[in-house]
Amino acid sequence: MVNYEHPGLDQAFLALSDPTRRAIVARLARGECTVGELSTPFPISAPAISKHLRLLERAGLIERRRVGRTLRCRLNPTTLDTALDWITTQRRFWNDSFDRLADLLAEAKKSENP
Amino acid sequence: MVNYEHPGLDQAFLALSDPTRRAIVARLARGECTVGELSTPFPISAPAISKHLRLLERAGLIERRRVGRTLRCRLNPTTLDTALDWITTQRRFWNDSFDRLADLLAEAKKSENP
DNA sequence: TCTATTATTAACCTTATGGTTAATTATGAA
DNA sequence: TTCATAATTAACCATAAGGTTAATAATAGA
Repeated sequence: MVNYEHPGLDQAFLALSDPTRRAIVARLARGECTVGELSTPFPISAPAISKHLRLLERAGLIERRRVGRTLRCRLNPTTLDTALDWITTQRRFWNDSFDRLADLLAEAKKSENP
Repeated sequence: MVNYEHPGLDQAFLALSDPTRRAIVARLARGECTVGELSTPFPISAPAISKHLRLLERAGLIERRRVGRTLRCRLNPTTLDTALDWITTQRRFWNDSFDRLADLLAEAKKSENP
């Protein structure tokens, strides 16, 4: 039984599973901004946003720093890349798999002699 | 306030946030197999695995079909691609963002006149 | 110092996740 | 028909997510 744990991925994917948090990530991918600016588009309370930001920060997807009396947020692309890499790897295995190759060959043969 | 909902992505990312489910996806990316074969490596009960499979199926990441008295599972790469696309898009925005460009230019200038 | 602004923490509620054991369904084989 | 195998559903429990309102902290500015 191999070790298949990866808490970083757990948190990253969990963070991306909520529409509000994905919208926040999308906003920050277009440039950093304050918590207040992030909150504006959403119909939920400020504490709700604050919780989302805490979860995103815990997941390593964003960083917050105080500037005067505002908190400025920025995306940390590293964690996004970690998630990207995992999916890409699995996707590649799927394409390379012998099973799939066999299926494709069968398909090719069928379209040759229909 | 734009529509930022995407239930498909919610379910896909949620499904990928659990280590057992990621291990199942990774296994199926290497070729289809039965529920029993999937269960073997894990230290949890059969019903627990069954629940994970239900969640993965609901998310559109896998498909199950009966063959004799076994259930064979296979990966559905489409949903994986949907998740991949979302992350890739955000990643691209981040790279292209004006803020980042300004930062990079500042960096370049600094290394020119240190 | 007093006040307004920005954002968080505290306390609470509801729902879903992830696990368990026991019971049930579906199929194959004797 | 009866028995064994493969896997699920049922019933239950603990924990965490996602939301609320009320209270608190930190800073800027009059």
